[in-house]
Amino acid sequence: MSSDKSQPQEPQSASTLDEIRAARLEKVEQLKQLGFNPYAYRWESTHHAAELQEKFAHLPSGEEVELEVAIAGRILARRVFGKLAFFSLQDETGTIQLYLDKTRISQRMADIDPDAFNHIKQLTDVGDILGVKGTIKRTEKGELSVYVQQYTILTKSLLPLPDKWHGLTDTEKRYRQRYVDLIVNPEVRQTFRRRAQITAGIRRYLESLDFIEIETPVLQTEAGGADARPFITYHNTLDMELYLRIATELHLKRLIVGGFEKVFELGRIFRNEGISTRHNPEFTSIEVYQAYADYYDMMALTENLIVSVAQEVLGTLQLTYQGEAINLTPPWRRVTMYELVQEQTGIDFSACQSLEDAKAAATNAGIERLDECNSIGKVLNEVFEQKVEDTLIQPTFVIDFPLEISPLAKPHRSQPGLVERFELFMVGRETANSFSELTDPIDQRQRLEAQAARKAAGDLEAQGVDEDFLTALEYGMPPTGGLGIGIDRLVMLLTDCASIRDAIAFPLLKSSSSFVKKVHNYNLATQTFEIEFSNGSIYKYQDVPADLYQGLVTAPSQGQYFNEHIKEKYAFDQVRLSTHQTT
RNA sequence: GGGUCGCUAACUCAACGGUAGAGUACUCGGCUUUUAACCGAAUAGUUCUGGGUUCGAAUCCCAGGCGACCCA
Repeated sequence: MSSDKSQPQEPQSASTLDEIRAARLEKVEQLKQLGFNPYAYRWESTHHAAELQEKFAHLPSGEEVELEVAIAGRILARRVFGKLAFFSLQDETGTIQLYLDKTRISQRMADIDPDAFNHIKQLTDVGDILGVKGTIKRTEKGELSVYVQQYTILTKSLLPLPDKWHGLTDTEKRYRQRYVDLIVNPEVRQTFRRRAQITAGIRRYLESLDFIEIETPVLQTEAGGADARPFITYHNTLDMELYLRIATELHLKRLIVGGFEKVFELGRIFRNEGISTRHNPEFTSIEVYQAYADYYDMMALTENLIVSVAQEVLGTLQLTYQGEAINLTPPWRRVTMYELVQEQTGIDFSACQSLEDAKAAATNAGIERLDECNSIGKVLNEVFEQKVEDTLIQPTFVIDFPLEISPLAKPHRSQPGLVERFELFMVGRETANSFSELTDPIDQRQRLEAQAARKAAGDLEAQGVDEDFLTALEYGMPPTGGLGIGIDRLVMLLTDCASIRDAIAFPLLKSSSSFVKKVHNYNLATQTFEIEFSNGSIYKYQDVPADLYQGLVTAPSQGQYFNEHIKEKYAFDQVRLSTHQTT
């Protein structure tokens, strides 16, 4: 196309993502040619948006204040006129309007850029990060504004933001691209700010009571302290399998043996389990251990800690969770598991003499899945889970659990068959778990060995015997109260999140689909062949009949044929994990 | 693991088996007090993927992927 044939002012479309991005890259180039850096190094602000909104809340419309301010943030909206423009600028605290007047900008920026006003009109987009200096003015229409004298484009944004009115509602995109969610949904920022306040408040509270936080290993040779399937990983140079921790319990107790009297750890736990609105494979817990204390002391601690944090973060103990009023005012109800079960079902478990009696009573009450319950305690727990848990909306300490489901708790001082344990329930969910810790090393060994037997029998959630932990107990552990709180569930409650994924900044999601990319040659002798997937991983499949291989190669849809006839039907080895993985 | 629902333009959503459309955003033009600015014009699609049925599929069927919720 020759230049003399060029048509004047042909409107360029920029509607697809690629075109929008290209148009913005073009602006990046223009900025560079004008001598500006579209990716600046630093900016110094004097104020935040919310601060200014608060400080000048009573400034009358039309009035200007000769206070010079500097502020920075992301452009969220542009309303541009001939010689005047209004931008909405968002920083971490909120938004404020920018009042951009051609005359004033031209005067004040004459030495930097004589055409400054046109450039801010033409070269900025919604999404750019901008720094401005100016004075404060409330416009005639009543909007508090920074009357801009000078601006700097700090970062050019290449990608368009979601609809400013409807925002981003696609749940999947919100989780996968949380940064976009945070930009356009201010209440999401508020949730994570609160989460930070909650964890900081918990630490502050415990530190005020002279607890110290000690970090314990995430990588462990034996995952113990809870009933859960662990994640398995591998250490190359030691050539050994390691487990990601499923609890911090056993190491924190070692510290108590070592002489620390008040310890805790607030950190990440990993459990290789399903995902739901209440479960994320990695989640945050706090475990607290106090020497010379029992579970009554821990009840008091739990109540005081949560009340203190809620008061600090929310400023009230009356809250609403998903439309339901929750009252955190202490004292919270304390009631035994026996009493609650009797209350809901009429069954008096303290009178049950045999497993058969218990099962019969439970079946009568409509309890299902009793087959695997091999003790009265497990039947009791099953009845509790099925009939009681959901009803515990207001904070309730459920106390005195069956021994069979509590391998790390001390026997009840007066109730045979029970342990000194409580769980805190709020909005029908277990939020804390605590006991008078078992300190008798012989009893502990027996219970862990019983667990190990279950594990050997195929129970994937049972823990093994941690010999070193038992050795520690044999040196002698003082009487100790222990407490665990699920931080994510507490955050959900205090931020009114329906799903745990709303309380975790980056919840685990399945990776976008991988599909069969290439089928490699079949080895007739060994009946093996390799399949390469779109994510780069290669699997070697074994003992696959030749006709199935032929079927796969000739199938109209290899992915469908693979899923139908080969996947999960034949043994395979990972030949290469993925192209991104180093070996 | 089972069930229900969803996946269409950058975003939010339409479209009886019959030409894939609207609003917003983007681009261009106009405008010195806007607040989802307004007025005018233009552009924008792997309808999640792969098959099938059909003269014709976003729509019906099969399989799969991802997500949401409920149940286990």
